[in-house]
Amino acid sequence: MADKKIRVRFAPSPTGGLHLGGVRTALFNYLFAKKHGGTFVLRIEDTDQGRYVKGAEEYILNCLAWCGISPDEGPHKQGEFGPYRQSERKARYLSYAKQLVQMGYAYYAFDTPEELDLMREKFKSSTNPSPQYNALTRAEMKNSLTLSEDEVTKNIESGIPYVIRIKMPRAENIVLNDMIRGEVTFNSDEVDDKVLLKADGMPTYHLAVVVDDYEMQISHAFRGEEWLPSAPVHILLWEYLGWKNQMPQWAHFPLILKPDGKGKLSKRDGDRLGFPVYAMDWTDPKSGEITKGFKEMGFLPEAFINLLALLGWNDGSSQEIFDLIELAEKFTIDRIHKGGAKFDFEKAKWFNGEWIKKSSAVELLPLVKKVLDTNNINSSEEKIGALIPLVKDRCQLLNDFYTQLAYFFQDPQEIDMSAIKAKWDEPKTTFLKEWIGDLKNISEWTPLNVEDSFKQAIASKQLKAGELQLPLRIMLVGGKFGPPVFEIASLIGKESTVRRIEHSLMLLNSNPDHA
RNA sequence: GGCCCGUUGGUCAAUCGGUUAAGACGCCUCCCUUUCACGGAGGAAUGAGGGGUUCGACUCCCCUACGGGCUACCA
Repeated sequence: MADKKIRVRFAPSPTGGLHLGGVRTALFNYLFAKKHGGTFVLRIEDTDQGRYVKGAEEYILNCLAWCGISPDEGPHKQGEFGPYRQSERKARYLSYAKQLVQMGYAYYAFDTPEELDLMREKFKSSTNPSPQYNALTRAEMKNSLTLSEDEVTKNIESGIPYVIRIKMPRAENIVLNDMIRGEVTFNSDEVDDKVLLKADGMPTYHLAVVVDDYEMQISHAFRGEEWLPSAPVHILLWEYLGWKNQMPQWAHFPLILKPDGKGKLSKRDGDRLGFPVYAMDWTDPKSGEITKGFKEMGFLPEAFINLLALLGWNDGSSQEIFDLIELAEKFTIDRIHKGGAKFDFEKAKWFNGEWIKKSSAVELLPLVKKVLDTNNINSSEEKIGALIPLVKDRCQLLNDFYTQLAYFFQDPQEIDMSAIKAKWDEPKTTFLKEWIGDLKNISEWTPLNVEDSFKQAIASKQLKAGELQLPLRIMLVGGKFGPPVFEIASLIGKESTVRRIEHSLMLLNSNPDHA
């Protein structure tokens, strides 16, 4: 390849939420563009009127922005190659399709869906369960190859719906040179006469992708492996349209698979297994149903792109934590795997935990504040900022900050009483009651003073610190977690400390358990 | 069924003909910690099977098995 300007594109269909695999395709495109000083284009493939979903385009843009991989060109940011929505480029496809017909590489077909079904039924056999519209069958169908010229023009003029199909050649080898898979050879006999232009005048993916990649001067076309089987159609089209020398280099990315069973990861799997598959929350405009996204699940965008990048790619070292800048430096297509990767949510959470640990309190502050706000805990940024370093190593998801921080702001709503009762007896109640008296006399309420008071009090009794320290923690926090107890006591203040202990003693008393 | 792609521990994976086959997640044990994490030290666990090629195969070739994708006027 001559030193052609690097231009890549991410070309989603606005049909719903943005899937993990979609984000990864976008990410790899973005990284490749950044690495080579190229341009990252967003093209909206909205050629299927039936599946078009309002709001999906804006949502996709939001997801990419959240990930930090916003496109350089796209419907939101016009460049010189627009429009970037295929629905707005409709006229071009028709003219190219007609050109192909004129050159004998394509033809009109007037078959109704019913007739198509009939054909498939007729040619169906045990050895061929899904017959194709191809060299073998097209002779029996209603198309410009079987009809007279007069009939064809009459049909078209009288408004009979038609499609334009590619006329696949007989017995020709079509070689794809894939940057990841090397040479892949297809035989033209195995590919059917794909529809290029639909009856509604919209192109199918096959026509649109080559026309747009050509017109937008795409240098490298990256997409998921599911497109591999139709690559020969696209290669032929590049050739038939006379653009062979400008054809982009291809790479087909491996699929992201279900964690358990088989097959590619779908939204359903997330629902079933309890993890997100979309980048951000997606609200179906028709049903109003909300599908959880990684963002709302408490993922940091840095962690999200990090884990996605490492799903099917690595730099050859054992490094796993990368930021966007570093990824762009190190990314190469030839280090992308050939095989699909099963998605592992546990590892995904680990990535997020690493990024939370890596982030400073200042960086985390707005995010943590939001988590607390949505849980009706309102506090000053100063206080939250001071608390974050205490608990961030205990959080894997941003939402964990709620559990880890709530008891600093309010008395625990649930107290693990069974853990307290397990080894409880009267002397302990007595001790705590007396100690509360001591606490009230502490003039300087610091972690050290509280701890000293506790140790002194306990030394005068026949009790061991360990036997009381855990129950004390549970009384203050609600459960067996969190930073050192006396630090917590100090932070929540004398009043709250005393009140929480008294509350638990009351619960112990009102519900005696002598078992 | 056909075509195409793939196959290293449970999962993500390094290796690009010669290693005791890295590392990470998860799991287990221990240390640190009178909580939970973090951190630290260990452990169990891997080349789908069969043929070749080679002095030597995880690595190259073939077959089989298995997995996946596609087989729409969806992308």
